Amino acid sequence: MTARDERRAALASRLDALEQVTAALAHATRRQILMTVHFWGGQMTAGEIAARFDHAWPTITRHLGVLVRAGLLGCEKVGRTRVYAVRKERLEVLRDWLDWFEPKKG
Amino acid sequence: MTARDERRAALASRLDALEQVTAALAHATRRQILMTVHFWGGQMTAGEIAARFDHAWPTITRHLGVLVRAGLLGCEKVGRTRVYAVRKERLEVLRDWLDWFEPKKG
DNA sequence: ACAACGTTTAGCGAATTGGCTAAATGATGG
DNA sequence: CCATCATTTAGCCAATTCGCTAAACGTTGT
Repeated sequence: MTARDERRAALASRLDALEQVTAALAHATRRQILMTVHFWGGQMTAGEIAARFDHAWPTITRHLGVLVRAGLLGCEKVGRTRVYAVRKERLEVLRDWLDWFEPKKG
Repeated sequence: MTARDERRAALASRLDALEQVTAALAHATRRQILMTVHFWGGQMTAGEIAARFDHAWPTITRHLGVLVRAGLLGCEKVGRTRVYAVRKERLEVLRDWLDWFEPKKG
């Protein structure tokens, strides 16, 4: 309710975001999915993604779910396909954390 | 042996570094250990670190081991204590990965 | 030599993860 | 409608993770 509570809530959700993002990036396949979609042009259907990996499709679906829950991918239903899109901004939460270790310059 | 093989080996070891670093950072306690040591002045003994967390000491020892193996902490034996020091440079491997998603400027 | 200290190692158990196959869902085309 | 296509959901299993306690290890002070 108070401004103080709002700041507290914002911090908590940022911490949670960091938690999800780091967990999502902790698996090589998921990092590769992100790179694949990014370099393909930012968005791909589930099938296009799955076709590029040596895993059963449901395995990829699960990884996609982790990435979506982490906010690193968006997902839109288009007819009978689903289009996943990289949400680069979400990586900021990790960059910000890393910046604690860089003496802020400028 | 050839220059080509060397490049291949360098790439493999960078990939491995990324793997270890992302895995290490995927746990809140380990991220917090890194921050704690960093803001304390870059180095602390195992006991000083353990004292600041609500976990049994062996649990912290294990987290320290993960961080050391990831190259994010160095460890030096000093008498009967062990001094852990943050190796910030190691975070570069992750920053470099993140940079793939930033349109290279300049 | 011995006790105490700082720390790690060993080993257990519960929870989570990441792979799989088989079955379900929901949209499209004939 | 019925079959097919794109995809997810359910559920299983093996491996890993992360917490713990108890025991071991190497160093220091007496």
